[in-house]
Amino acid sequence: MAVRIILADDHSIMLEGLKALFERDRDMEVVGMAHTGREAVRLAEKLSPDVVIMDVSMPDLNGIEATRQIMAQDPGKKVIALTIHSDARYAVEMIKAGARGYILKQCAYEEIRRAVRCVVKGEAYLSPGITGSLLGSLTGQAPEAGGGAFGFLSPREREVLQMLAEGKSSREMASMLNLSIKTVDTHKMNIMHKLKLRSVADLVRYAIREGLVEA
Amino acid sequence: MAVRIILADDHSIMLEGLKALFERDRDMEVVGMAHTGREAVRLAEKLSPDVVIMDVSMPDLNGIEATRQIMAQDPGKKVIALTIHSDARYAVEMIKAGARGYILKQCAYEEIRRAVRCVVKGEAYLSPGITGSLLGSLTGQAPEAGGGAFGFLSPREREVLQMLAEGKSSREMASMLNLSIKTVDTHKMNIMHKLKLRSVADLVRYAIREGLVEA
DNA sequence: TGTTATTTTAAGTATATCCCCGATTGTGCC
DNA sequence: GGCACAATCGGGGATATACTTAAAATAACA
Repeated sequence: MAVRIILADDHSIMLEGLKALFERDRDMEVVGMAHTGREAVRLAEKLSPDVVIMDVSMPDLNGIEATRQIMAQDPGKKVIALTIHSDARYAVEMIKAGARGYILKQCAYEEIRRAVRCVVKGEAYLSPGITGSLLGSLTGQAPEAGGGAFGFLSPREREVLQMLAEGKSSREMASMLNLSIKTVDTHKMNIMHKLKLRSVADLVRYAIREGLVEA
Repeated sequence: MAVRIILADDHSIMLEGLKALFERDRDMEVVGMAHTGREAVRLAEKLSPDVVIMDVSMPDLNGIEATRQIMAQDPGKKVIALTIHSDARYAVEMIKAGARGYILKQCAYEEIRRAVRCVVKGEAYLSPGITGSLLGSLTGQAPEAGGGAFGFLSPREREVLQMLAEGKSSREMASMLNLSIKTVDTHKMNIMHKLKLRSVADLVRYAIREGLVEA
């Protein structure tokens, strides 16, 4: 019997497109579609699907909360997150909420099928793109999954990162912090290594996401 | 003969889903798909499609710039923006760049077909959701807001700014744009002078504020 | 048509940064 | 004491950036 699937995404185009793709497969069947997390929870209750493919950001009730509620009503249902967020934080929250899969929309349809097959067999499936940063954020710091700049970076490093993102040069930072340029440089290097980022631009965007500075 | 269509979106799922939907229609044919604006421009040149359906935010070269370049190569091609941004600013820029349609991803597939039919007939198509805020932003204010990255910077400069803010190095940009590193460097310098900004970090924050890239 | 402005292109040079290496000091912890 | 880590500096070579200058190619416009 075909795997019964519910799709949840606030973009109709996405729902229709995914449905059209699933219709090519005999062993998977889309039995319901939801535009909001709340609708997804309601449909999951009513239709008892095998798998729910869930966007993270949705109006009314986001994918994380919706997943939590669906797991509460029946832990046997499998939820796969399908989202544009490659940010590890979303993945962590989604998995804590009970999701058994996490895929990025950048990925091909083939990957969704693979994920669906995995979760119905009881296995988990993580998008290759997310696995690295997820493991990094877990192994790097176990206790507080918060992940972000806090806990990961030392106070001094956060200080340097913030000033860097504010546009200060190494020389300015060194002068303001009464440090050698070399020291500032070392901090910058360590930050990049810890965060696995390669450019100043990446650092700035990271700092903005973490709320260290404003855009 | 069927309308020849090129799809451009950085999410593969979206591309595949849309293609699956279009395959149901006899009178529309997807002849090419692109993951970046640059790829879209290249494909449009090579395949001479009737219509390009273009996402606004894409890596490498955003939909607005890509539209501008496609219109420059052949004003007869019709570009339809398909995006999640209901923000009137994006719509305005997209239309100024030469787009003849603007649809939100919240809309149903049926609406895309309608938009495609409209633009091939030479008409324009605006998503109902966007028309209101668009008119509001036009009547309410600003003959030429001038403020933003659009108007101050040249197309090439915006292109460089986006890639810079995405974390690409001068060498990468030079290679992707088939330019000397020195040229890329000069553009960067001119951008800084025009915007009166002193550091890469400032440029990145500016690009984020202007919606050229995401944090 | 000719003249001006802008854009795009690029080289030269001095300075800054990146990224490897190593080193010292202090602090908390088992 | 031994261990891990934070914070502090330095050397040195490859790379990148800041800044100036300037030649083509386009666009704008009188």
